[in-house]
Amino acid sequence: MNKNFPERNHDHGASIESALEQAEALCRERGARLTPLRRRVLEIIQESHAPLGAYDVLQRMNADGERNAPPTVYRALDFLLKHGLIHRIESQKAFVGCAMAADAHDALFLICRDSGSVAETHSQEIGEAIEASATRAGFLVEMPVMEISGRCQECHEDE
Amino acid sequence: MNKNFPERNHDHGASIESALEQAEALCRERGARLTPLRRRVLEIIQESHAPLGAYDVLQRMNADGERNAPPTVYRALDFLLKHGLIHRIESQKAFVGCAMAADAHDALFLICRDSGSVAETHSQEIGEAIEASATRAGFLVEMPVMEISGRCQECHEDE
DNA sequence: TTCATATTGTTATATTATATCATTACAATT
DNA sequence: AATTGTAATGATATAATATAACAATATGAA
Repeated sequence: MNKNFPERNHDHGASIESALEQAEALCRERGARLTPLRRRVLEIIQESHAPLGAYDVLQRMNADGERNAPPTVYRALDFLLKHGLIHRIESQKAFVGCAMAADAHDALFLICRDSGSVAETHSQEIGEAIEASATRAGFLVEMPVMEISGRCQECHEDE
Repeated sequence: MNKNFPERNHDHGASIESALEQAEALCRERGARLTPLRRRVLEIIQESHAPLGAYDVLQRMNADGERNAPPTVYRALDFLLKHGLIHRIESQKAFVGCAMAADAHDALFLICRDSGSVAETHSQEIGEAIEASATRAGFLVEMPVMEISGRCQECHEDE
């Protein structure tokens, strides 16, 4: 079984717990405030296997009758993005939890067009190749966006 | 001078001409119809050095008093995308002309955060690195999106 | 011509995102 | 504790991006 795509029945609850704890630790270190609101947004995103749009998050926040408005969600998302706790999948206008918030890193997202799952991978090789290519063009890399859409193992192995 | 970022005063008009001719040839080959409307949209996008949003294109189409509506533009954009005549820059919700529509290819976009210019580059190395990384994850690559934001040579060389 | 299909026109609306200003919470200092 | 500056949230409105649905027209093949 490959490690990049989570198993269907792993203990998701526990991994969310620990991800949230890590997030809190990280914010504490940085003097950033992971308020209940922001924590809740992070939790909602972590809970989902597939990327969530801002309005999906909003719906979940308001499922119990609360009346949060779009700016509230977008602000929380901005905070989480800024601190690397979530990523934005540009090609889907959606957000996913970050697999390794602690380290600065460039991520390659493998987005399955069938199941919608998103795996975050990291490859020094790709980073270097991009750096090399950009340098040849006289370009200073600041923020790579790498999103590969295709099909994950589960979705293509039985064909 | 590097070839990836076009010079300020190259003969843009002529290169648009030839790009349009190429596009027509390509569509003819494929039995696709580059109608006046679609051709116009392509032309508008080619004319611009920076990526254009759909509504930017619309504005230019209607500058003379025409009354085209959003669906008209989006349809033309879809057609041009499908035939590889333009690319969509996901991280900017915007469109740029394709530098080499004739061949299927994966492009790496170098997007300058200062000038807004976008250079399209190609690197087998990157393609291979991505393929390798995806394969390790059991993933079948279909559509890579690679958009690097940073600073182009012109914008950082005098610092 | 006649038919089937592709393209364009038109209206309405969905979806995503932000501007703006008011209010409240926080936390550092006196 | 009162003061004050800043950060965070609340609330309303609206901007910007994108698509649904259906009507009308054009095009090419039989």
